[in-house]
Amino acid sequence: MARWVLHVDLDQFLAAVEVLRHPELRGRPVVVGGDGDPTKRGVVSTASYEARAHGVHSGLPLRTAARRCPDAVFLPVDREVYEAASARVMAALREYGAVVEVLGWDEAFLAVEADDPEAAARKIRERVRAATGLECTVGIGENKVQAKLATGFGKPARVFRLTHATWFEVLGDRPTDALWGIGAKTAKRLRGLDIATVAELAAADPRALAERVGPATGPWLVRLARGQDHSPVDAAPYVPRSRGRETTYQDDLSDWGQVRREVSRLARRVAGEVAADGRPAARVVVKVRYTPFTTRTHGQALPAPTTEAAPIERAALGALGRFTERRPVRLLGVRAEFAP
DNA sequence: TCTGGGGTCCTAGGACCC
DNA sequence: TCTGGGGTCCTAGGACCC
Repeated sequence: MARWVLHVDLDQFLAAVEVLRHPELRGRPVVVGGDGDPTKRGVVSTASYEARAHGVHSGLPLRTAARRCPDAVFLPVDREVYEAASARVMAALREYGAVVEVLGWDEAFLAVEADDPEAAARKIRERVRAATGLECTVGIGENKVQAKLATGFGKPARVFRLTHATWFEVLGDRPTDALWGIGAKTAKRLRGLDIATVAELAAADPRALAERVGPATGPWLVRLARGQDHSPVDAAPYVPRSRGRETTYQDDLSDWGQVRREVSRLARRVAGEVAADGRPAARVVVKVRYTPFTTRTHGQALPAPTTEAAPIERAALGALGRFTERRPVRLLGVRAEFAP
């Protein structure tokens, strides 16, 4: 039996969970994002396929979504409900008996032994549907990168296989940002180096690229474009390296006294979560996004790693003290980094 | 039509030390 | 008065992903 990696990705996850508990929404454009009020600051977390047909997609401002699709049903993000649905999905996947690596609410890698990976993938789709009522797409690959990319070609609700044998036939002529980990900025930078497609990136010299984009990133980009990936499917539970809270204000803050009070409030909230985690924080970072959209961060190490609120709040205010600009603020954030 | 909130990882430059 | 070379740590920012 051969070893395969399967990538399982729920279809329109947040919108699908909402349709499950509000069956009358089935077939309608559904947009989940922010607090559900499309006149406020916020973006789309997930749009149903009916809403996507009107040009609504993840990351789109809610106000734009409302204009493109006035008939859509707008719903607030309900984390607890999605976490519970996600837990049911992951439990169903683990029952299959494979090693399961959870990637987020709606994604996981599975390491499976199979002669017929398509049959395995179909069985997994059936199990997820039976256990949760949710549809998913399954990508099949010889490694995680291949499986993850394959899923995109199987959307929605199908199975797609991508291997070394078919990699360049499927992806070779596509732009580099078709790859997992390359976004618009890196794709543009690569175009400046005369590298526009996956095949061109795969043919690049890793050492030459290292000098241009960094010692780790350069060789990694070339391996990625060749579909090479030796990282194992890892079932170890996720251990966060940091924990933070941030807020975008509906109205910009102009009063620095209010900024200080808000940073204190966020810091105490983060400290409460750090205490609940029971792991000491070593450093606190404050983020300020000024209008229109300029973002700055400053950090301060704690005198000693701690789970206590008072020193975490003091460090946050200390970091805030290093901001000298006093322009209006649209977002504040506080993040605690755990001791390594 | 302005652009969320939760994160991770890498890079570059300066500090510091031997 | 001028001035090595290497290593490590810290910090801010960038890029990306879900």
